[in-house]
Amino acid sequence: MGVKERKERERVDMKELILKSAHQLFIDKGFDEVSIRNIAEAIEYSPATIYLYFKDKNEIFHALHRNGFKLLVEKFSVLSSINHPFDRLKAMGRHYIEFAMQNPGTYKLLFVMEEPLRHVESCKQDEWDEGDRAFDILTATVAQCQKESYFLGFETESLAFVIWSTMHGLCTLRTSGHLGHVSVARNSAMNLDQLMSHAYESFIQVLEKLKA
Amino acid sequence: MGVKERKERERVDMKELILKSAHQLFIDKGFDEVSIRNIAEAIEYSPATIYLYFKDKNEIFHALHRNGFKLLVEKFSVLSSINHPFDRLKAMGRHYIEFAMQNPGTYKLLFVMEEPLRHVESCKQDEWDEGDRAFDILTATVAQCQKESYFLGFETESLAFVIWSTMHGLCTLRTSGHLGHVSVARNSAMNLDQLMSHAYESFIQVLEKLKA
DNA sequence: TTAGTAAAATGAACACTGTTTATTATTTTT
DNA sequence: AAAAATAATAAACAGTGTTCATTTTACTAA
Repeated sequence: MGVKERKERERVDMKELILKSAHQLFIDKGFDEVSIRNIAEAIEYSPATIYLYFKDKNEIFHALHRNGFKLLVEKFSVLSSINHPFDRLKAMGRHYIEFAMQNPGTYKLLFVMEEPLRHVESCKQDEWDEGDRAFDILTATVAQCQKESYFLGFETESLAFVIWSTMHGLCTLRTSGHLGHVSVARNSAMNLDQLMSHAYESFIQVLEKLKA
Repeated sequence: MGVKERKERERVDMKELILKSAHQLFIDKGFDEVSIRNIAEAIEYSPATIYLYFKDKNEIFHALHRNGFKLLVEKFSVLSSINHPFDRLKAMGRHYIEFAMQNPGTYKLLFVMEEPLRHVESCKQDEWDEGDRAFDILTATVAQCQKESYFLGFETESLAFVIWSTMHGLCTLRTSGHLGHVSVARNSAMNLDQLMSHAYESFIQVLEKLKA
């Protein structure tokens, strides 16, 4: 009597189909522009069917939120092979920016939108270490840098937060289009991506000067 | 025959009434949660009346966008009395953060939302220096700092962009609530505002170390 | 194989959104 | 006071998220 097992499998498949469609639509049209009816049309089901698999639209958001964080943490955990903490820190920054540039929609979902956060609050401690983990990795790396005479005299957590803020600021100002509207971006010979690279290198240059 | 003048005055008053109500609602409920019907109800007119004074909802956004930028630039222009460029830079940072903390909705409108930007593009050069001006002030201040032996060897524009990014990152991570979800914020004895202050001071500490 | 039951999918509706238009009410001019 | 111009609105349209009664499909038991 493997019918129950098959049904369960079909249920999982359907959820994945919905998530996959939703993800693609989010990438194509942006988050606010995708509706339940759009998703339903994409998978050739009626809108009401979506609600048999997800409680509401937010639950779809949350699922993609989790997937996104998993992706980022994976991207980060690879870096553990880099031994020198400052090298690792630099690589983290590059990977973070790369992630945001390659997945602007997902980045927004993870670090800009406020709704997914509210959901995380409701299921505290349950399955939500993923979110902190990324920041903990950063904090730990900063602490290890301090053991190697970097950032001496700085509060570890504050500095980690500042570093995160800089990366987040660079990414959001770029992807939101605000960078493109300041004069330096219009007048300079550089394009926006070059500007991003230069800015990141300048930031690394700043951090390097903080070695004793 | 002052009737035309009075009508014009009434028109301006009505536009201001709408904007004032919209602004208040935006502050109370957040941008996505305020509808034309809400605004209409608040001023005790029918929804359709709004459209006699503003082309569409975006035009209301744009008006508030302009007002917001004017407010920020005003807040900045006061700083011209501070002679030493590095002191001025520090004051700019404080004022920027203060502005974002006191007007989180307006900050979002100016530096996070993407729609108002698209409008700015369409009326290029017309009345839109205000936007750049804030960044130009920052760039100029950084350049002046470099004349005083700060930030030597750094590309002025890149560094200005990095500084802006850090401030923007601090402000958005704080106001979006993402700061409140990382472990340091939960485990530390500090509250979020103290964390912000510490982070800003750490950043200033970083900049100070860049003096030759 | 067929009758009965459980599950899955849907069409239609509700309350909301931004926006438009034809109609009504008010004000100004003649 | 009548005519013209202006201002305000009610009603509608197409869209949104969401719910629910109904129908279609799939599975089980006789």
